[in-house]
Amino acid sequence: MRTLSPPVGLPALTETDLVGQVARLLTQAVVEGRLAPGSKVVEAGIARELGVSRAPVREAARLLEQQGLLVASPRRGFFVRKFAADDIDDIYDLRLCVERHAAVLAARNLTPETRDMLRRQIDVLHQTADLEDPARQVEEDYRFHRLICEIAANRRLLRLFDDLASEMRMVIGLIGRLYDDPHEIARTHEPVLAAIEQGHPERIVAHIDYHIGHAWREVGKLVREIPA
Amino acid sequence: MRTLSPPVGLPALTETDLVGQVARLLTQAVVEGRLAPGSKVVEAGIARELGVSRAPVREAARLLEQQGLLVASPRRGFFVRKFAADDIDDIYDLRLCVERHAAVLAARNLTPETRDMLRRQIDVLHQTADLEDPARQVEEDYRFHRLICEIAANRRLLRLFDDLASEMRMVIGLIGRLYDDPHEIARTHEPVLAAIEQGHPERIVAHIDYHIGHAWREVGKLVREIPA
DNA sequence: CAAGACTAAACTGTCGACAATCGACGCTTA
DNA sequence: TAAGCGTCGATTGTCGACAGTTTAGTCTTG
Repeated sequence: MRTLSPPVGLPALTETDLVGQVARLLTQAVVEGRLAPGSKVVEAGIARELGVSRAPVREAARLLEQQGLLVASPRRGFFVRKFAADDIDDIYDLRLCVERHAAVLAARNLTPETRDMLRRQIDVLHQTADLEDPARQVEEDYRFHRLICEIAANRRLLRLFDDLASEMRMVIGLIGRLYDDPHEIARTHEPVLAAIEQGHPERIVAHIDYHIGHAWREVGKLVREIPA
Repeated sequence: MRTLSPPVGLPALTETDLVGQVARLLTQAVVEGRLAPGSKVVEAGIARELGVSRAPVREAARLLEQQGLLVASPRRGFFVRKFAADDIDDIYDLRLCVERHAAVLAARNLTPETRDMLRRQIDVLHQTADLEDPARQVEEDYRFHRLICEIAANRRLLRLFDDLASEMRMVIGLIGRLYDDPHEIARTHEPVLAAIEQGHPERIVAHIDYHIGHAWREVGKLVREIPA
């Protein structure tokens, strides 16, 4: 007989997840550029600064390494990843591949509810455009694209998108600011949603290509301007 | 003036890369099914068995977690990942997405040399088919597909393929044996190479779809037969 | 006899310590 | 004077230990 009270949707509390916290803080420091690309990440230094021992810091660093934010050099330590123009191309090329696929799947799974979520996120993008907050703008932009991946309903694909997003955030972070006209950016999401609603795979791919290709060219241009 | 002795082609030695070694051994144990899906991976046990302390084992386990072979549950430890039918679909769906893209890129970059490498790998597949060694057959199969990703010349994409491959190896491992007729499998690679040589994106995608779709259906069928 | 309380063993998360290694700086020598 | 060799502080790789939590097993009780 079942005597346990039914689940109420409470989040499992982790209490002590030092590794996760350290990873989050390190990620922030990296994408915000407080840790410059190429610079060394000294375990003991981070540990002391955060008031923890080196063990959790090491594990967190390994996580960021897998995510591509740090690179490990045996017996020399971790370094903040440097992005060359080639890296940008690799990342955006893969992003294109992933989001094309996600968009086609999303179109297949689209329901009135998910359609509205996308619609609303575009509204948010327009609203955010008025705020002078580039970081926020970038976040809401990703949220739209992430939504597409969520609707695609492939966990593995969603995780890949998140990994790529953290790399892209880092690139964007080191560029500084990206958007000339946030409203323009917000508008360019409209045809993507329209294509997904209509549902023709080729049309979807074409609009995704155009939208992401635009970002790719912009970011590529700006990165090439930076001395590296 | 340059007085350093010129490079002699010596391989960089890692000497002490316990984490890497442990990760490799753990991976083997997982894909070979010696660690059953769902079973707990006790840090101290692994450490004792390997004659090392828990620290490297923990870091290795985190690596495998990121690769999707283990799942971590806070304060309860690591467990060997269980695959549901949905997971298979997610993985193969993503694989399809990735390899379509890789094949199109590979066609664009194809040179006589890389063409011959692919050709030779198909020969190897045929030779391996005579040996009664399913594991080897699977490895050589992956090697062909990995070659395509290498020729595509996108590092990020290659890493993704490797991650997916380790997940697929695990799935294959728990199925037991996959191939009814290894020669048949070897033959089905021919049209893929042919399509890449010809270079029409649509034809390439079609053949990749057929080839991988075949594996997907086979694996999916077998996994659904297993009680899980 | 099953649900819950209690207890002991096992395990994880974290820490501080120590040896091995790396990188920078100054010293030697041709 | 610059290449090459020691030397020394800084840093990583690894370990053993300890506290707090989870789990399995036993006991109690309605």
